[in-house]
Amino acid sequence: MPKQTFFNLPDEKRMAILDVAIVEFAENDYQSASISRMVARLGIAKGSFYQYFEDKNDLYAFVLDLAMRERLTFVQQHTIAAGQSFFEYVQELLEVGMRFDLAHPYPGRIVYRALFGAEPIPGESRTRIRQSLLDYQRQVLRLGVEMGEIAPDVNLDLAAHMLNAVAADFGGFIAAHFQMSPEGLTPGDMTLLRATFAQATRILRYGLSARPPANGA
Amino acid sequence: MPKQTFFNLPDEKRMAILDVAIVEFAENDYQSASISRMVARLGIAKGSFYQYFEDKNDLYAFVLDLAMRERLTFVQQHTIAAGQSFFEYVQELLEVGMRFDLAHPYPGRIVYRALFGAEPIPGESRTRIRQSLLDYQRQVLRLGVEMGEIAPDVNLDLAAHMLNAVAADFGGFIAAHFQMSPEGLTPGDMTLLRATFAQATRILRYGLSARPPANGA
DNA sequence: CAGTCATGTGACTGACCGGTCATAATGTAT
DNA sequence: ATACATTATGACCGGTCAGTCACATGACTG
Repeated sequence: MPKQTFFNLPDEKRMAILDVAIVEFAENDYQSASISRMVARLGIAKGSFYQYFEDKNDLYAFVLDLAMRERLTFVQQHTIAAGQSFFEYVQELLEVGMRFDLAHPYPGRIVYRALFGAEPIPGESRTRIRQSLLDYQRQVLRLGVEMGEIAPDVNLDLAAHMLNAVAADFGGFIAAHFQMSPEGLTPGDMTLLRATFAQATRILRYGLSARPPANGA
Repeated sequence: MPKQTFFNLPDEKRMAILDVAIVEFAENDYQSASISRMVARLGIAKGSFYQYFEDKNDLYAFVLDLAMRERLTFVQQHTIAAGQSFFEYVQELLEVGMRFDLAHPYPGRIVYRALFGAEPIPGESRTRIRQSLLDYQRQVLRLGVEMGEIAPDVNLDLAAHMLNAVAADFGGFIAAHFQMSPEGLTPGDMTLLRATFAQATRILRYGLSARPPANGA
């Protein structure tokens, strides 16, 4: 946790620090993110940084949790609409996730990095956000089962993983690899992306097979 | 490309250098991988390194290509067996990929890192191996279409991405995140993993849906 | 032997890192 | 004005880094 001093800061300065930190941890992995660079960009003294935070990890854990909460809250606002089928809902969730990553590329990248990065991250941050994401996905999938749209014999943990992988491909992946700014997207791009989501959801729903599924397990 | 000097080295020494480099680039991303650490581990002078390689990236690109080639060759050896259905074959490819990553965790991790890492990698290395992987996956999926087991209206590029995501979850992901050594796997573990592959393949094939797919597009 | 060329060496450079600390500035309550 | 607590500062520490270079070693020539 950041020190009290940090929370005593005027809002503007506190925000400025977080903004810079978010960019720094989005563009560099934990190891390579540089406190020296951040304080230089902020125009504050190195020592001031250590008035606000215990150490590098203190800031990182705070920023990562913030980014994860932002993203999850944004997505969770979208609940299923009346008359909507479960898989239409899933498609919408994928879209919403991607919209977040396009509109807020930095938080998106931080989360993506923490989820899929191979570098060690000190502390429990990675475990924590992984857990919260899987919890949410399992909850969504349970809804699909309750609605009778997901076969009851599907392993939900596995399905959550696969959903995760697909979502990462379309959300975090785009934010992390394309240097796409949300403004740079033409309406045509959006239509194209939406069509792709529809196809992906269809595959998730019915699979790649040319034939109907066998009944039962 | 490494300098001629490197290729003039006695086989044993050349191998030793590659072995150390593979571990270094598997355990650290490009930025954090350290030449100083490698030469220390090898017991050679820093200067010698620069007799063999232009710079850090020269070695990295070489090692990454090597790892990718190894993995792809290993997987490609497995062609479809007579009487085998396409999706059985896909399941087997997933398994084979995972077996490679378990038996050779370091090359597996390097490839995974290059494919999914968010850090910049100098040069074209990343683009190159991504391309070669997608090419292979598209080729496999085309086989599925030819065999009439994949619906002809499925977008193969998208399917390749999804296959990729799933494979990464089970291959690179395991190698990258578990500190699992191949010896540490009990026969029970292998059975469990195989069952998971079967479930994942079933989802890829028939989807999550409780109902048969609609006909046509 | 001397001459030449490929190979090996490690001290060194300049840069950057995370983190510390003595000191200075600022605010605040009396 | 004085005393006290909080906050701000940047030089500094030990460490690591990629990359260089003047020089040493060795191997093969004549």
